[in-house]
This record gives sequence, structure tokens and C-alpha cells, in this order.
Amino acid sequence: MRASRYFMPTLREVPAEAELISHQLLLRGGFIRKQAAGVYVYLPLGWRVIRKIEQIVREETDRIGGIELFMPALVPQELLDETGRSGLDILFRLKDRHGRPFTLGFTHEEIITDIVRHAVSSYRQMPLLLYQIQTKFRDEPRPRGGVIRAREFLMYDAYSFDVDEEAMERAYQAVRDAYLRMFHRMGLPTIIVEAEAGAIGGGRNEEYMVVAEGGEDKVLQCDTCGYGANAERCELPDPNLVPPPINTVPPAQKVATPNARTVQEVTAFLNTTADRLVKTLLMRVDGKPAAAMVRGDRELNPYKLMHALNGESVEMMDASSIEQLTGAPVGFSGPVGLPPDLPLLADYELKGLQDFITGANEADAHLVHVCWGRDFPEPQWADLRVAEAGDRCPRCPTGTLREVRGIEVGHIFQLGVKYSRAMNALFTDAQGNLKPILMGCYGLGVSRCLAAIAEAHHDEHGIRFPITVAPFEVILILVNPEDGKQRETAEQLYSALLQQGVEVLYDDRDERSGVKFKDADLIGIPIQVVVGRAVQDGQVEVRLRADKSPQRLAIANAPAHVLALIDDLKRELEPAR
RNA sequence: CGGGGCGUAGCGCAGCAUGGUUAGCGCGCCUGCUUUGGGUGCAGGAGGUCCCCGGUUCGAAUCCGGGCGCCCCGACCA
Repeated sequence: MRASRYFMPTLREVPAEAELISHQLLLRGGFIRKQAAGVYVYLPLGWRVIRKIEQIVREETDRIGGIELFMPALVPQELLDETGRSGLDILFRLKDRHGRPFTLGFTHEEIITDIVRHAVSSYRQMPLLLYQIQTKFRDEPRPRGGVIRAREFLMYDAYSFDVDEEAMERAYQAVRDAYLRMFHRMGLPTIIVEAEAGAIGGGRNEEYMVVAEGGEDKVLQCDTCGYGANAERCELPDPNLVPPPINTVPPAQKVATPNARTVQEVTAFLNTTADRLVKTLLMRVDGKPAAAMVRGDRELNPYKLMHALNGESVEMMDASSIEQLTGAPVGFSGPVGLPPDLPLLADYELKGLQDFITGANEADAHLVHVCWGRDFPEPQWADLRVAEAGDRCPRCPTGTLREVRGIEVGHIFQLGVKYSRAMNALFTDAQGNLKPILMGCYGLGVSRCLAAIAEAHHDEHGIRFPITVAPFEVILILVNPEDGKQRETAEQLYSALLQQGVEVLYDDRDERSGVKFKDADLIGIPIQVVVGRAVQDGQVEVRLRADKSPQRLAIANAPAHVLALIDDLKRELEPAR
């Protein structure tokens, strides 16, 4: 490709809207352009990268027996009614001319299950692994980071169908390994962590995280055993604390705390510390009220409360319901005097705490010297708080958790019969029994990978693409187009490389050399071939974007050398191929 | 949805508190010359519904009201 005839609008200055380095570089390098919040154009360079990512995921899925298909982006709402997901607020909704409600697909479990329930009826037709690469639409409350969290984005999603638990587990493992190969081939270093299932639901599920400063997920990792989990999932062990004696604790006493609602305000007012305070949070699990207690300096993990009560959804109770239930405005809730039928749960940690401060369930008042088992019934103990760096590992005796940030590039789930049961996707087994199909679903953010790659591979000059996903393998830089000898050499090398099947971007533009070098570094093509003044000595320079150390070569040897370099770079990421 | 910030040429910004020439600067773009190994120098030029609607005023980019859009933090999120 001749750069003079190509479309690569690079930007010299950093667009004000971009915060993340990957976002800045992708905008500046002419890979993407914003159309609206969370809606992006993929410019030619960006689209070439996307197509390479797609190719890798196709090859690796095909290798484990996956079969590609293509589902509609336009999804009839009634299909989502079957699984109760038509009310989700991330759905884009529209109506056709007859007023029939549609949504834009945010994920495709219902569609694929619908196809399979009509076409699969026997155990002989499984196992089955179907996948697609599709545009997904999610009306995110807050798009951010460019294509990291977009409202319209490209996603690969695969779905497995099996006859029993073991077969489902085998399919899950096969995809799990295939994902590792995909990310490795893309040059994305990932870690696998346990995760929450969110709107997809189901059982076991894991996320693939690219560790990056700009990542939006908090990930906790054990320094000893390798356990890793998303912070919204990460379990904590029961420290089995011994309750301190309460015979010397003075009776609970009400104190006035005018306008002191937050932990910070209360501790300041009572001149104490947050770990002497117990927060009581009123929540709804599956719509039913529940109270959860954590220490004042901790954070409640709502999912943990949901799991403790075997629920499927959780939300904070709204202010007026709280007032109705406790008799006090938000900020003054406490465990003393709550309705006896209200489930009351407390984090394990509180087992070792007595003589604490809580809300009094009365406006502008708190209680001091509160003890559980004395002033209110012993609560149900559970793991309820959000894990933090420094906490003990839940999987091994000596490990400590540390915290990193990650970009979630993949998420795999064992769905079990959640969708097949709801949608009546049944099959007949060898014994003639009618059973629901066991499903798994496996998502990979294709467009998000583009951003993750830029986030993981860049320096102060620009992106440094791994060769497997680079928009071109080689950039051929003609330093001075006015120089006949240089031009002639560059043209000759260009044809030679093309003939060898090399993907080469030939920068023949009538630009200053400085512009070309800056652009080459910015767009990150891994191999740079510079045709400059060295042609006088019959030489050109070859250098890697990654280390920049130039190597001078006789012009005649350059194509073979470049070919060998490409091979080397590819072998690092695709050893088996 | 809560808090904060922003909206002026393709991009980055100034001007706005105190209303008043023809709305300005840098980059980019066009023309000519120059230069040719890291965003070259000189000269000339084009490009603006100052986000939108309404109001105040002799006069609004500037003041007031309403709306829309965008970014960041939080809530939320596969």
C-alpha cells in the first residue's frame, strides 16, 4: 500500500476528549474516530487490526470444532421476554413501522437458544459449538476509554451445547484453552480470574484480564497460590474471630448526632475511628428487603449478600423505603429495633467486634456501646465485604492478596440449564428421557482488544503492535522522494516485498522525513525499512519499532532479511505454527 | 442517576468576571519559493450558524432562562 494513496489521518495533537493512553494513541494514529459517545468509526488502519484479531479468534475456535454463523443485531423483544431480560436498562429499544418492539442485540443467548431448540432434539447432535462475530449494542450508563467501553462494539460470542455436566465442562475447558491461545497470539498477556456473572447469570465463570493501569476493573491476586478474582467477586475467608467479652461494656446509649450521616461525619462528630463504627445497609435481594452490616471502614459487596441469600438480583433500597422500614432517614440505620422478620446479615469480621457505634433508626441519633447478641439478636454471619489489597487469600493458608487493575477482554460462563430451561430447549437422551440442553457461553471483546493491545504495547512515541495484529508488517520509509536514487531503491524494494507476500505500507508521501518517522512510530508497524542517504553506499536500514536499533544492509539482501525478521517475530507469538 | 468541568475554524486553545472595531493565536489545509535523517523556514491565502432556542439591550461569543452534546469522578456495567 502506498501511503500517498492511503487514508490514514494522523493527528499531531492529543484530542481533549481522550484520557487513556490507548484512546489517545488510537485517535492520533488514525485508527478510530468518535461519532457519538461510545460510538466509533474504525478507520482503515484500525479496521485492519480488527480483521486480524477476528482471524485469530476464528482460527482458534475452528481448531476446537467451532462453527461460525451470523445472527441478527435486530432482536424481537418477545424473545427476551422468555428469559425475563427484556427489561434491562442497557437495552437499546426501537419499534418497527407496525409498532412491534425490537431491541438491538446486547448478547445473543436467546437467539442462539431459539435456533437450537428448533433444530436440535437428539443427544446425537451434540456436542455443538457455534460462534459469531457481531456488533453488540449496550446503552452503557457511562461509555469511557474510547473503544474500551463503547455502546456499539464488536464482540465474538460462542455458545456450547452439551448433553451433560461433564460434556459441558469439557467444552468449557476447550474454549478456556483456546482463549489462552488467542490472547497469546495477539500478544496480549492475560490472567484468568474468577468473576461475577452479571446479567448473563449461570454458574462457574471466569474473566480474562489484561493487566493495565488504565483498566477499569479491580483484580485481586494471591501472592502465593495464584488465585485471582475480580474485586466484585473475590471471596474472603472466615477469620473465625473470637467475640470479645461484653460483661464490662456499658449499656447501649443513644447520642445526638445532628446531620451526621456518613461514616466520615459520624466519626468526626463522635471523635472516633471508622473501625469502631458498624454500617447497616438496607438492600433488596430478589425484591425482598434485607439488612447487611459491615465495619465502617469497609465496603459491602452486594453480590456477596445476594449469594448469601441465594438470590439472583440485588439492589440498594431507595430512600423512602428505608425510611418506611427503619423509621429514620438514610444515614441513621442500625440493627437495633429492626423488624424481626427482616433478614439481618453481618460480615464475618464483626464477630470479633463488640462495643461499637451504629445508627439509632432515628433521625440525628446514633447508638454507642452496641453489642450483638445483647442489644439485637446475633446476625447471620457471612462473607460480605469487598476484598482489598492486604486481605488474606481465601484459597491458601499463607497468601496475601494484592490489587492490580485490568481490562476485561474475555468472559466465559457455564450457563447450565438457565436458558435452555427458560426457553424449553430440550433433547432426548440415549435412554429416551427429555432433558434440557447444557449450555456455555463465551464472549471476547474484539474491539476492546484493539484498545487493550495499544494499552499493553506502547511507548512515548506511539503504539508498538505485535506483528500478529499489526495493520502492516513492514513500513518502508522513503526519506527523500526528490532523490532519484532513493526513490528508485524504495520502489524496487516495495515490489520485491510485495512479491514475497509481505504486508508493506510504503511511505512515498511528499512529506518531510521527520513527519514520516513520527507517523511510523505512532502507528506502530513493527518493522521499519528506511531508504535514505545510505543508498549512496548501496545500503538501507532495517530496524524494529520495539527497540529502534538500526541495522544497515546491502539493498539486495534487505528483502530476505525482512522476511526472516517477520518470521522471527511471528514465531515468538505463534510457536506451534 | 448524583458531583465536577467543557462546548469559539479540521485539531489544541485564548477572548467571556467589566456587552461595543472586521472574533484571535498555534498546529493542520491551499499557493509560491526554500528545505530534505525526527512534525523545516519565509511570504501570501482559504476556512467560523462563537452548540441550539428564547430573553435583556441601541448592541450579545460575552449577561439571564431553558435545552442539547461531550469529558472526568462516583453509582452502574458483559
